[in-house]
Amino acid sequence: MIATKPDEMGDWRRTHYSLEIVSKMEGKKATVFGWVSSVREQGGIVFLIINDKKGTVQITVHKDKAPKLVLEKLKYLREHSSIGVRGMVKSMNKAPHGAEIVPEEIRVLSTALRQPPFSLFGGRIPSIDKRLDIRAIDMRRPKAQAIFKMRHAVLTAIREFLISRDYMEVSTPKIIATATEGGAALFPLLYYDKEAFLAQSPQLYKEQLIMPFEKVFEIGPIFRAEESRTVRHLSEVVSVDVEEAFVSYEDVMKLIEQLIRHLVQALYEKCKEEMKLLERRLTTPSSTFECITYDDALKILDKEGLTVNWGEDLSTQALKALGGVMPKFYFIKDWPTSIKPFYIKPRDDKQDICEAFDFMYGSIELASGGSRVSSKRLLMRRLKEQGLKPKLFEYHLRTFDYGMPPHAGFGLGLDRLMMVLTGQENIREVAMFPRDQFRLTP
RNA sequence: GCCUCGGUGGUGUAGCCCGGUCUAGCAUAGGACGCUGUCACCGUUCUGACCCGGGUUCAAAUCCCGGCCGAGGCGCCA
Repeated sequence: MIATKPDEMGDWRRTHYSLEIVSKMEGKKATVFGWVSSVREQGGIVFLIINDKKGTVQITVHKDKAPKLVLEKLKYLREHSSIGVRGMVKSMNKAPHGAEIVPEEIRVLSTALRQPPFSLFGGRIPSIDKRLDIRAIDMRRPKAQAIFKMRHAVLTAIREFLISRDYMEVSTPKIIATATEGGAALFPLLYYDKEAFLAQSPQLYKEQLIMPFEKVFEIGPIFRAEESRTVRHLSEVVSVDVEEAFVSYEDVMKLIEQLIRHLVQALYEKCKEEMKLLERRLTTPSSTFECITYDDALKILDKEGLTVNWGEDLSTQALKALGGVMPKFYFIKDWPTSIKPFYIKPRDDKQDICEAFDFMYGSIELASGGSRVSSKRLLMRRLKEQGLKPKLFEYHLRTFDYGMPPHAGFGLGLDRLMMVLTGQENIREVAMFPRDQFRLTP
């Protein structure tokens, strides 16, 4: 294909989106813009499919009737060229949506110079790695479109849900000073002349924010420098964090149940087509999710022939076994205090168990949360027990001198949730520009 | 980080174990031609590939070594 000088858009502006070209418009003029997704020549008749944000529309050119200039332009068209078409709408039951455009003029705004490493329709798609190299084009595939439309719908629905229940959306710093919050590895960076880190969680900030605002949430990125080479880890993910005063972990678990139900319902309302395309059938979860304790989990695993010593975290293998028994949404609560972070509240009656929960879907951990420690003295003790230095948390601990109420919250991994809701096995499919140990571009 | 597996046209793959039959097969994409209702159109035809470097051998896509790149599992993941 020889590159030609593109046409100017000039004073053309879109009058209709593809899906607005319907048989009722018969005889009316329309200008559409979009990308060529297929050119089919059938003797003296040429069918173009143009797709735009909303869908596709067929352009039909009869070689014997079309203006010469239109026929000229056809030569330069191929998949992915971006074009504008102005013409008459014709009702036609043989056309994909019952109508088509018979062009009077075509403006080829940009021709596709190279073959993309995949086809928009059908065929086997290349590995995620190859597609990521040209991700913006890859996301034009109908399935990728469906995934990200669903992601958008979920984000919208999360905000709707939380805002309608009086939670305030907040933003906390992503550049932080201390790397001493605990185990997960942080990305260091140069902050003027000092060392700083990218935040791995808004945890401490959101806890502080319940003092002025009581019920807060944040949807934002978190960064983890773990060398995790799996299909469910990224170095940068979006976390949905919620924190609330005067509640316990049981209340927060109920909130998650309602939130998830709301999200599934929202998807059925707004994303029917997308879910159909992805062949994702979600049953609306019942109003109460199954809830087992850590001890129950150990018993179930024992029955499955897997021994986990009390106090040990659940390995990947253990989670997979558990996921086999419990394939849907469920909670695991009442974890050993020693394997949960310092800010999780130990039970009053049994100090070695804490009011923590993990929210699961099969073997995948979607969220974790719990009741928080609100006593400064206890928090300092817990810090020390976990080998952390209270001094480095001075700015945080200070808040606890001024009437820190009981509070609870959770952090939900949006990307993992989207894996579940869209039925993807690789987390990279649900992130537009995923970051992992080996990928920093695009 | 550890372990395992892989790298063949633009893309997806066959061939590799058991070296010669490979002038590398198929599908799709791309070019040309034909076709007036296609819709992943169809038909004919053409173009296009063995990751890089070294070694073994009469002979390497195939076996060996090193490199680069990738995939999966495990570990890590307050």
